[in-house]
Amino acid sequence: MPELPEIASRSAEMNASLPGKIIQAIEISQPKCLNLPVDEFQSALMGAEIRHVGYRGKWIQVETSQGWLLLNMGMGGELLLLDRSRLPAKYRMIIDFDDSTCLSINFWWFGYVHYVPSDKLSDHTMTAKLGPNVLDLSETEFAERISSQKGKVKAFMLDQTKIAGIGNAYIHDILFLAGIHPLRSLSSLSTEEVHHLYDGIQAGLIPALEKGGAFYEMDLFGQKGSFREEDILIGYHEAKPCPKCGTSIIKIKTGSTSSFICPNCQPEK
DNA sequence: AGCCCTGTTTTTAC
DNA sequence: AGTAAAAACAGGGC
Repeated sequence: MPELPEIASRSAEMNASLPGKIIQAIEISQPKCLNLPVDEFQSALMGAEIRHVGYRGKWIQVETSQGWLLLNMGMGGELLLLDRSRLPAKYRMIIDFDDSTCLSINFWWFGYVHYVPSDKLSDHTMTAKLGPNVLDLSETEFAERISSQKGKVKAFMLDQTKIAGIGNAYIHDILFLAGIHPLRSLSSLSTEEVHHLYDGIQAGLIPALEKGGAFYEMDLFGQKGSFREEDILIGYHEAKPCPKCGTSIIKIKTGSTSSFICPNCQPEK
């Protein structure tokens, strides 16, 4: 559930279900995802009561009576609230609560589960240096941030310290909606193009957010997100016709990531 | 069966 | 500053 639509959905679901629960035990099968030794991590959260769940960019922030539990799901995975007797086949960590339910945390590649004391959240660099949540940014603020930067459009949009929440899945449709090539330089963007880019972000993220995230991720109760493959405009649709002009979508390399674009609607220069 | 390639993240080092 | 490599792996193609 790497990007904002999934993270925001999961965060909301967790905030509706977890507050009031008390952590009774923590089982860790992947110590490398922690920022502390296993025993320190466990004792820090043992007996903690969940207070509130929010998010920042791609990080889920769980506030407890004894500090913060910070989750980054890496390249995808599941956060499941279920009965202790019905554990999934795979998990990196199980957090048991006092009511026989538990939170199962799994990610299939690169993820973090960090603990930070209540008053030390600003010392957690990985979240402290994140930019504002992309959907909380006004168009004026967005335009100001762009004008003070140089570099490529895609690199900027994916840089979590600039704006937080967009990843290499939703970016394809966002840039398509804006009609902007990923390798355009920021300095070459007209005022109007910046406006299109801002609108593209809203149009590219909000539908997925409203549908609880993408089909390839599951919600807190194991249900798939309802933002479907057919709801994606051009992302991963290599060789299929562009929904606007019919030109074949192509896949190109943009630095270390791939991009899907309509070469007609998103000219490079 | 087994090898190779790719990839929804993030940080670090050239 | 841009770029590549690394680090908890799984699924698809050949």
